[in-house]
Amino acid sequence: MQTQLLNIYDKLLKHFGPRHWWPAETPYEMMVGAVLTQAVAWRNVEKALTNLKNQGLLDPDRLYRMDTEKLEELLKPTRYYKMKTRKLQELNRFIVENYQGIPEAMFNTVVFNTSVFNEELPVLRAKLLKIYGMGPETVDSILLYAGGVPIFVVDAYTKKIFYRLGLTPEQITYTKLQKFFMDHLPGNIRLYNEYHAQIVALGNKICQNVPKCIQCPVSDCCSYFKETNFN
DNA sequence: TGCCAGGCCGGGT
DNA sequence: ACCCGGCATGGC
Repeated sequence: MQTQLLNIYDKLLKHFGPRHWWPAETPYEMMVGAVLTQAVAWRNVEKALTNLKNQGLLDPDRLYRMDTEKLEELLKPTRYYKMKTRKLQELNRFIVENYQGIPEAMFNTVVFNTSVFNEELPVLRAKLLKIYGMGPETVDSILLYAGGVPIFVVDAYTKKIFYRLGLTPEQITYTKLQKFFMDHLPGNIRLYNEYHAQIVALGNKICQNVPKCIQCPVSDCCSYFKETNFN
């Protein structure tokens, strides 16, 4: 299975090239993006991030003092913008009130000496999951892409694609699918980083528009796609 | 035109 | 443990 997963990864990487994820200049921008991108196309998130940058609000302390209604206006392009505003505010509050507004400080306690991270990691993950609007994908994205923690990020594309490849059940929980990857892949930050980025690249290409699925780098995926008349 | 994006919450069974 | 409606913009 490990060979198969790495083979798929190699095909994707060769086809799409390195994705250079996460597309953010700072860990804080990354975290903000992770919240804003929930169930919305990234191009919409970019608009909101630009709005925040223009207002100098990609700063925990500045955002902390920002008026809610004005923030909602800036986040409108991200669809469910009122909920997104609250989610961002609550994540930001967590950082400001617990880590002096220094996002990187969150990870100080989970820093590992070699490839082993200590028991503080699940503690931090649980704390993040308790924050309003922080679900497993958002939290794991933050841990991997902002914190450099080797944890595999699962999303809707992962579920669809690996089901179509015949490797996982159609109905599978986030936790189980994550375990599937982490059980069969080496715990390597760079691999987890790039693999998820590649899955999204493939998902963006084939998961919405079946007729365009012509030169899918994972051939089995394409054939399965057509046979099942998915979507 | 209509369809649907890189989820998550809360209330139901 | 699942299931499902609600959230509510903008691009193709």
